[in-house]
Amino acid sequence: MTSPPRRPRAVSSVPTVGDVAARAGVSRATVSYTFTQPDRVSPDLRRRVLAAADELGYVGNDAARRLRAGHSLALGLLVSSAANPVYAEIAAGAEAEAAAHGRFILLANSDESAERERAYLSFFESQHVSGVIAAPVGDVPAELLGLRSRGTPFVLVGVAPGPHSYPAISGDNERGGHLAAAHLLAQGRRRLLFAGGPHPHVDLRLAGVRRAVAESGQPASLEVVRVGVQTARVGEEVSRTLLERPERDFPDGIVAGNDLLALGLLHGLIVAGVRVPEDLSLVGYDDIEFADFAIVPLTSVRHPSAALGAGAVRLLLGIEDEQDMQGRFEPELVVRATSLPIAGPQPVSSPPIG
Amino acid sequence: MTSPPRRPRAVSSVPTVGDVAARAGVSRATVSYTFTQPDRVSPDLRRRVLAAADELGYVGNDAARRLRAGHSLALGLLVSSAANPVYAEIAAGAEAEAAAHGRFILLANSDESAERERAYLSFFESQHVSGVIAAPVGDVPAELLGLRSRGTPFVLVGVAPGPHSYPAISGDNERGGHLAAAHLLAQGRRRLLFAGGPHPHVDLRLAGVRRAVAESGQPASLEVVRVGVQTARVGEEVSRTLLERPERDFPDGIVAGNDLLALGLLHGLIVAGVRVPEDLSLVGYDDIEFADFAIVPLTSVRHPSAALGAGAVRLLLGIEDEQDMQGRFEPELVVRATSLPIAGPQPVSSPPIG
DNA sequence: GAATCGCCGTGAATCGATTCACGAGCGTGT
DNA sequence: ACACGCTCGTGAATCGATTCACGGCGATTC
Repeated sequence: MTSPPRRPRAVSSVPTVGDVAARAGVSRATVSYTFTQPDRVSPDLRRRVLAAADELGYVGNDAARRLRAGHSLALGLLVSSAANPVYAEIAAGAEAEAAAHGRFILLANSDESAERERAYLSFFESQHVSGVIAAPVGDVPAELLGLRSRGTPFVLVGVAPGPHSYPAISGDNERGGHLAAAHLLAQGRRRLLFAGGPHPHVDLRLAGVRRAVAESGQPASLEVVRVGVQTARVGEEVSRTLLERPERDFPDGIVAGNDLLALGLLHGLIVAGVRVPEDLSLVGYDDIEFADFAIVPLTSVRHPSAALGAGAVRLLLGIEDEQDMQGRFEPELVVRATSLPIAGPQPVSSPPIG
Repeated sequence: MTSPPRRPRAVSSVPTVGDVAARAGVSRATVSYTFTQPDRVSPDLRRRVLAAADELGYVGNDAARRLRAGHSLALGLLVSSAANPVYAEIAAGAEAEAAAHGRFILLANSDESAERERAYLSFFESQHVSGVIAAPVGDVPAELLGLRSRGTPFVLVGVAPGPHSYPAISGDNERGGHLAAAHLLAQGRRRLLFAGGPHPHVDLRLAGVRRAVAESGQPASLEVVRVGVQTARVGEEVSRTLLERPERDFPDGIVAGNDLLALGLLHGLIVAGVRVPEDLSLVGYDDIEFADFAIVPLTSVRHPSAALGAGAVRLLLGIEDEQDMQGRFEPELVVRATSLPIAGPQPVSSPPIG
């Protein structure tokens, strides 16, 4: 029996440990131990407490837990762009893995704005999340470092574990870029163009492309077009500037920094009458779901994004360390129509109608 | 001067109201009022407190605030599928609006799993969010009602404010369905097919389609194909079953429950040699970004998804009520190539095979 | 049978921000 | 000059779960 609340609750009061304890006929401490250290209470009592909690619909109060225990069940996930399906996939992977460990993901979308990025990191801190996963735009924001210095660890996703020495988990972007360019060179393409970046991991893809060109032993050229953000809209703009060129300066193979950019490019080129893949081969990056449904299905390099998200969670929770995951996330080339070797006139596939 | 902490913090201790108060030479209460009721403290002191807070990097502790004040700055957003760009758009709109009011969005993705839906709602409750926005699968989960009965309001998004009498915000799906079907009928299509649902708002789209057919005064037929989830993969499957039909049972106009489904259908049909829009007109729903980049750019019905998300936040925060928003979110038909009127005297009833 | 140990449950202090109730200080009307 | 009212700052209680330190009690051992 609790003293009458000064301000009556909106509808019915939320059950607390006290209520559960009263119903189970034990002390509040016992109820708490039942949830946090089940082994500390006898099986008999444990059952009684759990039953009481269940009957009352006890949900706990993470605020109180955090205030006292200092950490919450939530992990923060900061992505730079919710519009990019890759981040959605990373988020999905992270969420599933977190759920498997009774944790939750706080998803924040900075939309490439440094200011919102700061605001969200500050929010994460005020929430005392037990860790932050960041798939950030460019550099590591200073706030992340501040957060870590105050005790909240973080993991970068999609950024190579380079000289920066921050904990990071990433597919091998350099290798993926190499795959893409080697594929084009093997088809006989010689005037390559890379569109994308600057962006830490996109630049790694570019590095891979460069290496493929250098290793090919062929007299191949490589041109680099930088863009601001890598969206479909920007891709279309790039295609327009390309179309203004004289024919001899036109590339015959393009590697795009990501699929959105590639789709925009593809659309712009096709509309202008460029034949893909006859006139030009195109390889995207990320292998988003829509790559398959493009005007011409898009060849792309795939990373196991969901696995990356899950890996980041495992890293934060200390289930695995960076060593354990070395080389587990290998990129894979998914060949579709935008880069099929030219096989004479393209036949319209015959209808499978019976 | 605080007593020495029993367990020293991980790295450096997080500043609290006490620290700020000491630095500013005021009491803890004054610091708190400075943030929660700025008018209550004199401008002079306010400046001093804010300066002290800034110097210390004070971030506050939402756990403590919540514990005492009973509510947090966060709003919960539960979506059923992060893979659907529509929900990403809703989330983006909600996030921006929330940020404008100093609030934050906790984004949870149930991936159409009722169990995870429950888990997340429970998590929201343990977080004492000040409200929940739900874009759920089918019925309103009982947990949502329980949540409300314990004082946390919710708003449904994308579900019509029908007889259920739950607060909801939604585009006019019935009208959107009507737009789509009327468009097809105006082109002379007479054998219509609707693929999608069952799903509350998809069924409203279907109702609109039905009304358009009824109102047309034409001898048009309408067939309905139900699917489980509305993904591109399922769309392809539907296309396969369609292709097994005899020619005379083949539809000449399709309205899809959403764009993912439409893209899958489109892909399956095109690969099989069906000419779109000559043999068959197709209209999707949602107007996702990729509609424009499809094999044949997809005609679609657009709702202002971001505005819906923003509206839901305004509703929860009590900035506007449902009345204020009546009829503000009108659907719009975006005509692209999958439904262009057939140029020239092409017989509408040509067989689906070239 | 007594001493000891370990199991298991409990009372009470605690985390940090909020907010109530109080009062110091000061200006003003008559 | 006195009382009154207003502004603005403060001490202290409070939210709910966690966890420390303690103790009751049954079992084991000599």
